[in-house]
Parts: sequence; structure tokens; C-alpha cells
Amino acid sequence: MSKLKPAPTLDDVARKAGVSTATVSRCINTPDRVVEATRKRVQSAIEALGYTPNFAARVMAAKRTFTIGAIIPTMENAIFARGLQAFQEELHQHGYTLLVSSSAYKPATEEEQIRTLVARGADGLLLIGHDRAPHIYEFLQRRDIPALVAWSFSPDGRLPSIGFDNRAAMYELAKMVLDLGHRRLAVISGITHGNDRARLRLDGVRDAVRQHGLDPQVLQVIETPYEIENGAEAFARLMSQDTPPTAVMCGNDVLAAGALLRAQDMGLKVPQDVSITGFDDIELARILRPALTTVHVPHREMGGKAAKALIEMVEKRTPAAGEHLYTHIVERQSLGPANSA
Amino acid sequence: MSKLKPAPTLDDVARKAGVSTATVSRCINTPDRVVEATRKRVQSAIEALGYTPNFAARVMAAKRTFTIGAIIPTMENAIFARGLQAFQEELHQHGYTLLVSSSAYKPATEEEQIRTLVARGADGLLLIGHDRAPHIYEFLQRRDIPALVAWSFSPDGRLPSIGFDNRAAMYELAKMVLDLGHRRLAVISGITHGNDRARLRLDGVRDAVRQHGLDPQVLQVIETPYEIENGAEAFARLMSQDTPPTAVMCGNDVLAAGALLRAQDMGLKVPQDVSITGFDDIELARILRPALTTVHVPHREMGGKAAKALIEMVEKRTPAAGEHLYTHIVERQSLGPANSA
DNA sequence: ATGAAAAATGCAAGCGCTTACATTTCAACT
DNA sequence: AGTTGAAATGTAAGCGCTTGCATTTTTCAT
Repeated sequence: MSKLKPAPTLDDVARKAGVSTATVSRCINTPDRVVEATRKRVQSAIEALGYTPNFAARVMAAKRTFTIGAIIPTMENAIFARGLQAFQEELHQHGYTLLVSSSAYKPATEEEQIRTLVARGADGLLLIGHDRAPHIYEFLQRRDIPALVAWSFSPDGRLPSIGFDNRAAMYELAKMVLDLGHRRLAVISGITHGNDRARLRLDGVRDAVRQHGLDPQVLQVIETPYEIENGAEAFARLMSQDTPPTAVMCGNDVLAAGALLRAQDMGLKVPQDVSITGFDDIELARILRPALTTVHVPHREMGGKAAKALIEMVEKRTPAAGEHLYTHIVERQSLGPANSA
Repeated sequence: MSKLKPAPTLDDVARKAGVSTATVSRCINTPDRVVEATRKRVQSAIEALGYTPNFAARVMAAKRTFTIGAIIPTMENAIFARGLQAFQEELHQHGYTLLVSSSAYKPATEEEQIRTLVARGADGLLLIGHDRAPHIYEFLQRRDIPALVAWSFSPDGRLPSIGFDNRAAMYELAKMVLDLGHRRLAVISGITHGNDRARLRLDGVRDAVRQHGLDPQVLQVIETPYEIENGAEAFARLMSQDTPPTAVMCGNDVLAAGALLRAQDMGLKVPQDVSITGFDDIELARILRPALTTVHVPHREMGGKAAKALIEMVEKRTPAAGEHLYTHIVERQSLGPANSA
């Protein structure tokens, strides 16, 4: 019964069509170098046999995979989903396939994933943020693998980047909070170690506080992984003090969601009793009640542009220019004036 | 400057270590077949050269990729995220890598992705749901690719499946709604074409309605893609009738989120004015206010078991048994008794 | 018709690895 | 020391494809 029929090969097609394997290969890869009649004959042989080219063999022979790898910190929440979607759509347009893996925000895992993707022959790599060990950059360079950083723009990173200025964006938001009269601020930040986005956002708040003539020391900071539950706990900790903050700025929308939910559980009205802000403007921000005031990141634009830039790097073997994208604050309902209460 | 140093090969390592390529290969794949001293020598040669095996070459020679492919309908929302995460963790434990792609709920895209993954040498495939063209099953069979269906259990599908009974689960929920006194029911369903989960859930509601002695005809149904916005619009349409439903059952939590949000925008109190239910119990369901009453699906369990089963199929070349997992209703705040108003 | 250039096709050498099989080495007995 | 079988290692044949170069066929100006 179980006739182990091996998959048809180029050879089978060639034989069936009465041509050489070279011709079949050309029919597939450069059809205009083959005369109409032959092409048709080959085409029907392919269909009759149900032939599908063997990817590994093709890669070995051609030294190209038309595959781009992307390593993102997490797939668990929507932070990277939309940007990546746009990235992959653009890639697809140009005939490239996307291979995604996630590092769970762990540098060691990220490195392993990079090596895996390179071993798999990725023609180029999309990485998130600039923070990583120097030897990784050297590895990439030695192997001559084009790589691009997204979600964080920096003109002087080791790799070209397409992203936004996390620090400036958060600075703007913090300024708005301060201008609303808040003086007791706290921030629930993501883990800053190995995460320049988190670090820069925190720096942005500090900048604003300092610029407002406040002592940066009074700024309370809790660092915790980006999970709703963690945001909730950090918020509870913050609010259970004698003189709790009147505004809690969160490192991203996920943390903010946790804070918001916990506020409700604690019977605190947002923004009357306490203001809460997010970052990223993922769908969640719109859904929460009160809806989250947050920083809008042009995810789709970023993904699309990153794809274009990376393809250019791969095909022209030339370093990409990098691009600074702009964010803006989306005012919704979770941020209000400081209550003198 | 740009010394195009080609990546080191097995040959380079072998030469440097003074052994044959076969030995190096064995050091990597079956270290216990190589004597300690040699292994060490080879190991340091590998490190010195920064060698990473070429995946494509390995695949060609070994006819195994240790790669499992999964094609899910979407990565945009969290429906499949958690299950897939568990799937991949289990895979990783056993030394397999996961390749994910999404079909955007389009059968043609799914087929293309299946072919791509097979061409890439996936040792096995995870598919969602049973609805697909017969020739796809034949293709898989001809190519002798082990495949498993998840998110939908059916003892007599073409492929073994690990999942739950969508119909029975929704039937239970509908029964609860009916028992709460609701008589004017509506359902906002996902697109049922090519999606057995959506179809079965709808059938489940119909079953309950019929069993309650109601005319199935009165059940209003709107089919729409799984997007928050669509849920909102469908809900608005439903509620703008002369005698709107008192309970709206949604095909999944995403649709329910849309309905809930729109209810609030329309000034409707949930569940006092109208009840809303979801399906899946993704994080969103907990976050919404009022929190969603929904059907809890054991995502992690399903992902983990699917991985185990698929690996078994791949390694033992034996058809998996399939497994029926159980769901349960999570009562939160969006479902209440019918209001006689 | 005829020859030269262009177009189409074929030939065959790899790409970097695994593995069946052959050969060498080694330990443990007699 | 001499066997001997097991363990370690080496040899070399592919895996299925692309592509540079060689060969054949076609095209077209003369």
C-alpha cells in the first residue's frame, strides 16, 4: 500500500519533456530564455508530475534563498504583529519569503536564532533594536549578511536602522504629562538591560523631568517584563504608598493595560484619581476603557520601509541609508490634569 | 576591504583538525561515535573557524530537516498565539524548529503555503481545521508528509486531529444563554466558507435553539471576517432593528470585543440591555469591561499535545491517534438574564 | 543559397553535507 | 606475541539543483 514514491525531480521532468535539466531549470527561473514551444512542453510535464522544486537543492546550487529572517522579541502580544505583517507583505511583493523567530527578549536566544537563520541561508536579517554583543555584529559582517535594525532609529548604530526616536517620543509625552500639572510621576518600564527601546523611553521621561526643573530622583521607576500582569502588580505597588503618584507612565501599552485594569480593581478612577499612559498604540490601546493615551508608532510604514531597504541591501550589496520615522501622541482618555486632591 | 570570505565548510574544519569530513560530521551529529580526543580537536577547529553547518547542504544529504511547518489563519490577533507558542516550545524540546506562515483565512494562500513548506522540506505539518480541497490531502499523502489538524477535533477527518468539539462547545454556551431566558438571539459568526470551526460553532447555536423548541429561522446570523471593527459593525446592524436581540453570541472573542465596544458607544449597558458572548478565551476576554463570558479553549495543552503527536508521526511514520480536548464556559460579566424590557 | 551572429539548448561541474561501506586501530583474549 | 572482533576513522557516492561554457539551431543580411 504505502508506495514510497519519492518526490519528482528536475530530472524526471526533463526526461518526460524530452529536454535537458538545464532547460527545465531555465523554464522555471528565466522563462524568457526558453522558446515558447519548449516552455509549454516543460510546463505540462511539471503539472503532470506535480513537480515542486526542492528548496534545499536550489539554495545549494544558487547560493540564494530569497529568504529574509526576522528576529523579534516576542510574538505573544501585538507589539510587533502589525509592523511585521507589513514587512512580510512587502517582502512577498518582491518574491521573498519571511522566516520569523522570537527571542523572548533574551540576548542569548537572539544570538542562537541569528545563527540558525544564517545557517538556513537567510539573504538578510531584520533585527529589533541596537543593543547586542559586538561579536554578533562581527559575525554578521564576516559572513557578509545584510542586516537592518527596526523599531529604534539611531544614526550611529553598528547597523543602519529604520525606526523612531524612542527617547524623543517619550520625552514629548512626559512633557505633556508635566504640563498637565502632574508632579508625582512614576514609570513602569520594561526591562532596560539589553533593550535600548526601553532604556531610551525611560531616558525620555528623565529628560522631561529634569527640564521641568524637578529632581530626577523623585521619579519612581519599576522595571518589569512586558506582561499585563506585571503592569498590574507594579501599579499596585506604586499606588499603595503613602503619597502615590498622580500619573503613571508605562513603557508600553501592555504594561499600561495591566495598570489600568488594576486601577479599576482598586476602585481608582482613571484619569480622575490617577493618569496612565502607554506607548506603541497597539489595538489594545483603543479597546481599553478608558482608552489609552499613548504614543502612536507608524508600525506599518516602518515594516514596509524596512523591507524595501533590506531588499535593496541584499540585491545591491550596498549599506542602506536608515530612516527616521515620526511618532505622535494619541490623546485619548487615560491622561487628565493632575488632581489637587 | 570587503574580503568576501566564504563561510567555512566542513572541509575546512576537517583539514584544520586533521581528520576526514565524515568524522567532523559525526562529531556534530553522533558525538558518541567519535573518540574523546578527536572530538575535542574537531570542536576547537570548529570554534576557531566559527563554523556553522550549512543547512541546505545538510538537508539535501540527510533528507531530514528537523523542521515542522505550521500554517495558521492569522497572526494578527492572539487566537493562535498561545497555542502556537506551546507547540513551538515542545518542538524545541525535541530538537525541531518551527516554520510558521499564515494564510489570512484564504484557502488558496493556505495551499500555496503548504507547497512552500513542503518544498522547504518540512518533516511534518500542522494545519488548522479540516476544511480544505481534497487534492491537498492527496498531495500530502503522495509526498508522504505527516500532517496533523488542530483547533478542531473530528474522529473522521482525512487527517488525525487534536482539538475540541466546536459544535458541542458552542451548543453548551447557547444552552446557557437560552436558559437565562433569552429568546431573541443573534450570532455574529466568522466566515463559514472553508472554516469548519466557524461553521460548527454556528451549528452548535442552531442545535440549542432547535432543542429549545424554537424556530431556527428566528436566529439572526451575520457572517463577517474576524476583526474587531467587523464585530462592531455587525452588532450595530443587529441592534438597530425594531426588535433587536437580547443576546448576541459571537464566533470568537475578537468579534465579541467589537460588539462590546460598539454597545458602549451606543450607550447600551452590557449585560443589562444586551448580553454578549465570545469564544476562545484569549487575553482580550479578561481585559474587556465588562469582561467577556466565553468558551475557554485549552490552547497550551492543545499546542503541546499536537507537537508531541506530530513528532511521533514524523519519527515513527505512524498515524497519530488524535485527541479530543475539552472546553469549558468561563462565566464573566457580559452575559446576564434576559431583560423583559 | 550562404555565412555570421544570435538564440536555444545541452553538458557537466560543482554547491556542502551525510552515510554505506571499506579500512585501520585498538583492546582483550589466548 | 598473535588473533580477533569491536570501535574509530576514512573513502567516495550521491542528494537535486544552477550555471558557465560548448554545441546546435535559428534568423537574417547578403
